[in-house]
Amino acid sequence: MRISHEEFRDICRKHNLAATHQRQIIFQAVVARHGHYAPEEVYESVRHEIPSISLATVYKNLHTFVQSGMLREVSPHHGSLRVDPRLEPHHHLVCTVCKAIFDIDSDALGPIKLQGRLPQGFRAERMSVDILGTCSRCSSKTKKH
Amino acid sequence: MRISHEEFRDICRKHNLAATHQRQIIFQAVVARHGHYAPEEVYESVRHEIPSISLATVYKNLHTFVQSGMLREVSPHHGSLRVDPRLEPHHHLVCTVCKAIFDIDSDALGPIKLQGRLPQGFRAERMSVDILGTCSRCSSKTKKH
DNA sequence: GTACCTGCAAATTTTTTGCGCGACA
DNA sequence: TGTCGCGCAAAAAATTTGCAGGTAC
Repeated sequence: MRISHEEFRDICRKHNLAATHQRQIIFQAVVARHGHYAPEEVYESVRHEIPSISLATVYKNLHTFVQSGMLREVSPHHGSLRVDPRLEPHHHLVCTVCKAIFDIDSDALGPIKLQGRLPQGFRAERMSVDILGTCSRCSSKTKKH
Repeated sequence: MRISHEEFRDICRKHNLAATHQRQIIFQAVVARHGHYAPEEVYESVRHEIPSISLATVYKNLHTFVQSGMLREVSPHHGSLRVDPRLEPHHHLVCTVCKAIFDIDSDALGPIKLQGRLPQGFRAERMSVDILGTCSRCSSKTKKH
């Protein structure tokens, strides 16, 4: 998927961002190849087009894109290991603001059934459901008006 | 939940681990208080009982526990940010060995319905499902015998 | 012209590693 | 007693920050 500069400028305008060259190339690098890239990989890819780009710029822009909703992060819990003593199946409510995690029982969600087949040879072991949102503490701090 | 030394020794024996004092206190710290703690938090908590303990020991043992199946990690993707360009609802197949991520469409899983109520004031925004397992590449490398 | 963005370098944070001593089985 | 685990210190990996100069609008 190729994005023209005009398209990109429109996207940026929608999100109140300046449409810089670096930004476009970084965004392009993530969107073009379907994948779930780490900053370092995006950096390597972008360097082919802008050798002088800085890793810090990649980080800053990836965060900017996520904040604006142009990209998502795969997991709200990168950043630090979190350890869970509950071994029975259960799920998590995750506050995307303060990263707090609350348990919910497995049967609070109806049974989840797989329709169709998984990719060749993937051995599924368990399933983990995160309900992402804002907890009450953070909700009350970030009042919408 | 308090664990006697005898109980802990049994658990360790089951997992082929030496039942050291440090190990017991670390395990206790995670299991006793229900929560989803980061290594640094566990360290702080354990220091109250063993002031001379080292953060490296906490890290090593948390990993040991996870490998043995005595604990779980909340997210297989801590360690590095991963960015996702797909904004439509979809889910992920995650290889716990090589951390690869594959997309599956939202409708590959039957509709997920919430039965019952979420905790007071939690504003749910979206749901993210990970199917954890082993991808075909990693499966074939780790042959079971 | 102004506010925002970039690159650089340094600082922080998180996690891992190597090693010599000591404890568990 | 041999192996495995611990504490320490240093290294590596991941991310953030401050700042001076440059760019978009």
